[in-house]
Amino acid sequence: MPVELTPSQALRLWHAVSLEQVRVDSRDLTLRQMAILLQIYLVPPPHTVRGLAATLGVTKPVITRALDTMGSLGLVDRVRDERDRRNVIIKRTVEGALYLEKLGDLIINQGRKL
Amino acid sequence: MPVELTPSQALRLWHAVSLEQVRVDSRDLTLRQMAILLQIYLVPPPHTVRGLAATLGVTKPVITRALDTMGSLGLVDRVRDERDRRNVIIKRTVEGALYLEKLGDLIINQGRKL
DNA sequence: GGCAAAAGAAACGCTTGCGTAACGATCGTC
DNA sequence: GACGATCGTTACGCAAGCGTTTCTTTTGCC
Repeated sequence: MPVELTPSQALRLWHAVSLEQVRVDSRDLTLRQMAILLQIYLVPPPHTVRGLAATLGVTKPVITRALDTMGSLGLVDRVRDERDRRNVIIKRTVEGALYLEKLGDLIINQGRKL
Repeated sequence: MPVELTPSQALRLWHAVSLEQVRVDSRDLTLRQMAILLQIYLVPPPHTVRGLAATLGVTKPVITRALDTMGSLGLVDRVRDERDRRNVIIKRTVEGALYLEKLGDLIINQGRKL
């Protein structure tokens, strides 16, 4: 079920959503952090630092720092993998789900307005 | 011509675009910077620091700093307003237009894949 | 038991961003 | 020509991000 957008619509959608998200929420995530957050919530677990680093094409410390920041914002959580204690499993949180739910609503509503 | 998206489609679109943009381009703009950039390119000029600050609901130094950064990336340019020399007019650049054109293509292509 | 490999975190020096407050330049008006 | 208002920038102290390198813990294999 593809979504067909004109060039103008595509950018206007991005514009409207970015603008409204900035106005509504003071948490100013970088594009990288946003990509990590969405990856965690939209792709089936488990998620590890190493896996996310590979998926995004960035180094591991980038992921560790992003998780530090988003963790302190309550958007994600970290748990040691008990089966292999070298790994850390990144967990979703209620607040993170809520954050993305609001973002989804924003995208839908701004899409309708185009 | 509204764009109707399901909640799943909306977030998957955001996910795919963010992820691909991170992989393709090392310039990691914040959501604020992205909103500023799109505002400049999609809304008719003139654009001033004061106007952008009001539109985004942030302070003026936030705009100044974002323009510093995006200016050094070549995405925007600044020119003194000769009619009222207190003002600064923010100008578009070829590189900025190219950046957004690529972003638009990305959105369109990822939308089609949904 | 010993040891290389792997995962994630921490350390380092640096850059960028923040909010608040102060500043210099310019304007309009008196 | 003086003066309050406006515009954008700069300064300040601090938090967060970067890439690279190093460290700690744990694993798997001999």
